Amino acid sequence: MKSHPLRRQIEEIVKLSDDEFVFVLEHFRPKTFKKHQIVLHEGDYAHFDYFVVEGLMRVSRLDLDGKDHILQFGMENWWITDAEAFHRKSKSTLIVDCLEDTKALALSLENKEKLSRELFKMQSFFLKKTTNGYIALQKRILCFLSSNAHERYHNLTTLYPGLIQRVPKSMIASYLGVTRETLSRLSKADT
Amino acid sequence: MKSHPLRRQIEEIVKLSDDEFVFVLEHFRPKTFKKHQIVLHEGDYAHFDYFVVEGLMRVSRLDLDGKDHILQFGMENWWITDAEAFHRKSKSTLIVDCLEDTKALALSLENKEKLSRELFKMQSFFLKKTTNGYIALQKRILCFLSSNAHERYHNLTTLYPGLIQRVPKSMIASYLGVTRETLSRLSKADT
DNA sequence: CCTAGCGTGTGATAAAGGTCACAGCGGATC
DNA sequence: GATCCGCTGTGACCTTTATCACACGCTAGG
Repeated sequence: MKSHPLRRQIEEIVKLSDDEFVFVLEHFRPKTFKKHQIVLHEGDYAHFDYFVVEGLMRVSRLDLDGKDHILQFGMENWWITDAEAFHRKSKSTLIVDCLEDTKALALSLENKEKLSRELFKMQSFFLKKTTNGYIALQKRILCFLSSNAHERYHNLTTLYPGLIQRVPKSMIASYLGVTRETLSRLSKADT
Repeated sequence: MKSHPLRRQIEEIVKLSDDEFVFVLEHFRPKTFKKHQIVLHEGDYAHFDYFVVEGLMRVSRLDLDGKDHILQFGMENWWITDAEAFHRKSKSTLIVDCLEDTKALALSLENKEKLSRELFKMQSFFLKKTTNGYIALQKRILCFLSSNAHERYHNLTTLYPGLIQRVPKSMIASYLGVTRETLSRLSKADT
C-alpha cells in the first residue's frame, strides 16, 4: 500500500500515515475507460479531475475548422481534466478522451475541497502540484515565444521521450502547434 | 483600510477580519522602483513574489540571439516574479523590470509559507490564485495552438484593452511572439 | 484473403511571418 | 533650439510553415 502510485506522488510533497492515506483514497472513485472512449464531452460539466493510474488520456479543443488542438497528454501519475470547467463549475470547452485503455482515480471538486479542509497537508499538496503545473505551462509558453517548430519538437522529445513512442506523430504535431506534414519533414532532418 | 488593494483581492476569495489583514500585511515588505529599474537580474535568486500596487512590471527572457521574449506583464493587482526561481529557490533565468515607476509589496517564500501555515485561509487564497493563473496560461497556450498572429493580437486587445495603451507596441509584439514589423502591419489591417 | 481506414511520408505550391534597411515623428535632455 | 533616442511604419526580399494531393504500409474486421 505504501507503493500506491497516488500515495507515492503525495509523499513526494507531504508525509502521510497509513490511516491518512486510506482517508484520502476514500475521496476518489476508481474508473476504467476503453481506448477512444470520451471521458468528457464538449459542453458537459467537468465533474472530476482524473489521476491516471494506467493508460493515456488527452485534453484537446476542436476549433471551428474541425481541427483539433491537443492541450495536454496525461500518462501514468498525471492529473488531467478541463481545469477551467472543473474549477469554475462551467461547461467544458475541451474534450478529454483516452488514447489507450485507462485506469484512473476520479476526484470531484467537492471532495477536493473537503480533503483540503479536513487534511491541511492535502491542500499543501494541491498547491504545490498546481504551482508546478503553472511553472511547466510558463516554460511551454516561452518555448512558443522563442523556438521554431524544430526546436519545440526537439525540446519535447528530450522532455518526454516516452510519449513519442506511445502516441501517433500527428498528435505530437497537434500538441506542438504544427501540421503533421511539417513535423514529418522536421523529424527526418533531426536524425 | 478595507479598501487596501491587497485586501480587496484576498477578500474576493476569503473573508478577513481587520486583525487578520494586519497580520497578513506584516508579512509583506513595501518596495518602490523607478521606470527601467531591474527588479530581478538573470542569475540572481528570486527572493520575492511582488504584488503590484501601482505601476507596471514585466517578466522576460533574453535569448541567445539577444532578443527578449515577454512572458508576462504585471499591472496593478497582479502578482509577478520568476515563478520557478522563486518557488524552487533556484537562480533566475528570467528578468523582472519596471516599465513605469512602480510600488509593490514583496512577499518572501518563507513568509508565504508562514502565512499559509498560520492562516489556513491564506493557503486557500494562494491555491485559488495559482489555479486561476494556471487556467489563464492554458488559454494562452490554446491561443498559440489555434490562432495566427492577427487573432492573437485581437484576443489580447479585448482581454486587456488597458495594456495596449500603456506599453510600446514592440513589447506587445514580443508578448505575442511576433516581430514588431509584423504586428505593425497586422494592426493596420485591423481598423 | 480482401479491403477499409489510419498513420505516415513527400512533392508542388501558397501563405504567413521574419529580416534588413531606411525614414519620420515626438519627447527628453542639455 | 539643436540633438539624440525610443518608437513606429513600410518596402523588398527571404525563410518557415501550411495546404493540397497522392502514395504506401500496416492492421483490424468481415
